[in-house]
Amino acid sequence: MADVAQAAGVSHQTVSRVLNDSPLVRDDTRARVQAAIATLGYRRNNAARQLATNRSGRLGMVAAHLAYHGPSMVAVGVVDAAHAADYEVSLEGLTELTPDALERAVDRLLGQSVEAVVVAVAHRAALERARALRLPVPVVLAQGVTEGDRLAAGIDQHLGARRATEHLLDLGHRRVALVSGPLDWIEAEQRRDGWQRVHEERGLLPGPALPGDWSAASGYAAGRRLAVDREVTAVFAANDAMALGVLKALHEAGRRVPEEVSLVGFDDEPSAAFLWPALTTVAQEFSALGRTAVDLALRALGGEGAATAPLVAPVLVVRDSTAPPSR
Amino acid sequence: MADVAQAAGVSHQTVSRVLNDSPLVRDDTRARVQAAIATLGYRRNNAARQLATNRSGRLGMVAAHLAYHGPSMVAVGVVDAAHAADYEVSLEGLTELTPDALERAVDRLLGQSVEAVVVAVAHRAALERARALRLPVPVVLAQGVTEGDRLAAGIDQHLGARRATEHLLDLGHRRVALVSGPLDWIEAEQRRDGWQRVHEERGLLPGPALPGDWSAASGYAAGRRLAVDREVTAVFAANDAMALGVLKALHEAGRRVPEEVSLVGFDDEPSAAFLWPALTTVAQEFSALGRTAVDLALRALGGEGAATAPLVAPVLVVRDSTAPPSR
DNA sequence: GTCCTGCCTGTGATCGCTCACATCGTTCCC
DNA sequence: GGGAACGATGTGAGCGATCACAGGCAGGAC
Repeated sequence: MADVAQAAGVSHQTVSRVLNDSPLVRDDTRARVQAAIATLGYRRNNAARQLATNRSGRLGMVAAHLAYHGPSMVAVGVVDAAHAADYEVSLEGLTELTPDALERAVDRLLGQSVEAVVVAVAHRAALERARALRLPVPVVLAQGVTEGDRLAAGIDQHLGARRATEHLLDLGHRRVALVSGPLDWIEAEQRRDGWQRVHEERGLLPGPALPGDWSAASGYAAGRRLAVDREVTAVFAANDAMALGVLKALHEAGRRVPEEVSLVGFDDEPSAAFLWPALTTVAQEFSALGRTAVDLALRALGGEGAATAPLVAPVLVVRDSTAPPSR
Repeated sequence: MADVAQAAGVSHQTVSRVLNDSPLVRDDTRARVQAAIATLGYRRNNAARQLATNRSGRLGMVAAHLAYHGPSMVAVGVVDAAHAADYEVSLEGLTELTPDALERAVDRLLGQSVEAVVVAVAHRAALERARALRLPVPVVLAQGVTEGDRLAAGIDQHLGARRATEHLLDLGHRRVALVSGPLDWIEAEQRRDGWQRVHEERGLLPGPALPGDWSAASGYAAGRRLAVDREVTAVFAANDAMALGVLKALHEAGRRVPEEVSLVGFDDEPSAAFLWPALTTVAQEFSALGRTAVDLALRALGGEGAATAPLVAPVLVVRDSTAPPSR
């Protein structure tokens, strides 16, 4: 920086002002400094800047299951929003889902002096630990939240499950079977609750419920069991990957979709429209969720305190895997 | 740090030594310092450390199409390997694939003072720009490389395509149709070349070749055109997503897989085993690739110069979507 | 007893930037 | 025309770590 100052014939402070877009610099001075910066190929040292300002310009994000569609799209939204606000993002993927792993991840982020942390983990135990975290920086939750939570952004899972279930019942099915996610995940529970509630409201008995673990393999296992039950005419799988597994099991058992069995997924992964038949599913705006989370974090940093964001409503996308029952 | 030093009754330098695992500290002194650190909840300031050492402990990674399976798995491998070596990773996802976008991403990483950059972009123009990059830090290529490239890790795409094509021809098919990736991607080209070469070696004319763009939608479009041609009995899709689209088109046209048409994909995405029928495909060890890339980067930083890593051989996974031709 | 050698510990400068404050010209107003 | 007000620039301290170097205190050799 001293070199630039000398080349431009100004003081180091003026260079600093130019770098920080201060209005207190005459236009010709600014031009001279910028020219010097360009010819010298100067680039400001971030460590020194951080040391002096005590701000890192960095947000942290902790996400589970980054290999899955949903979480990775949330991450994309977070990164985009952060960049737009001149922040960088450090992403910590959780490979195992213990509270300990969560704490290690947060620790790692703190070691990078992040100014705020976005936690996108819907596993109950881990999330409770996250809630209990007393960090020196704001923590924004971006999954497994409920309406009215402070510093939390979320999608209304309960509503999404209602939409899916109502769609099937409205088509004339008497009840809907469920392939749930692991119930120690809050979102799995919320989706199951929505499914159950609709049945209750209509005075119906909810169909068989089988547990899955989000994976296609678990959906396949559940599908094999559902396929042998002729009573089952409608299935709601709590995510698209499990729906894929169910679909395969139904095909193998010779049960036609949607003629004999209707199927709804959840997430609207890119592949959903290209399954055979194209999968009716519930679309969530993951990247919007990420943006909202960053927005909340930045507002908290701006001293606005713990703000609240409304839950986003997911949208049912009707494709070819659902139809009225045959009789 | 001064507080810790005072609490432990030592100088700031001794605290620093403890923090850096220097052997030049007596055990009881070390214990005293560590106790002080624990009670005060002290955590060392990274910015100051970076400023003094002139090392950031951070690697950068540029990846295209992070939403896809392959690239995101490579990223996982990079992050794991980096963490194991006490490095943090900054990940830049490219949304558009222009050389300009690449340069912006690299610039952003440099702004975070990364010590090395891993570039996982196989788009020809962008990659050439990456090769031409004269950065003050080592650049490791992790896609679109060829045998013998310096500072490059890769999977042998040509070989993978050969395996897929040979499998189909060995089953008795007279020729294999291709749904390629966009040919300005090096890997798309390499896969096409492998497919073509096998035909040449056997004196066969390569089947119809249709262009795709990696997406399921493009696979579907290609599949519709292939489905009407009764001559086509075997299809090689250059990735699993396009294979999914082809599969849907074939189903819709009433052409049975594998009885009438055999299909092979590429990548072995988690869902591949749960398509109907389960997809024969080529598995790549993406995360190993990421680890190798980091290894090369760290060796370059260690002053070993530009090392070479052998191309990894992908593996054909035979499932249910391939069979001998019916007649 | 002296000196040397080896461990362990302390001292002060330094990294590159921003912050608070001082300074120097202008302009503008009464 | 004097002084207030303001705009543009410069000066020096300080952020919190590490590095190079300078001791101090043992034990062993002579």
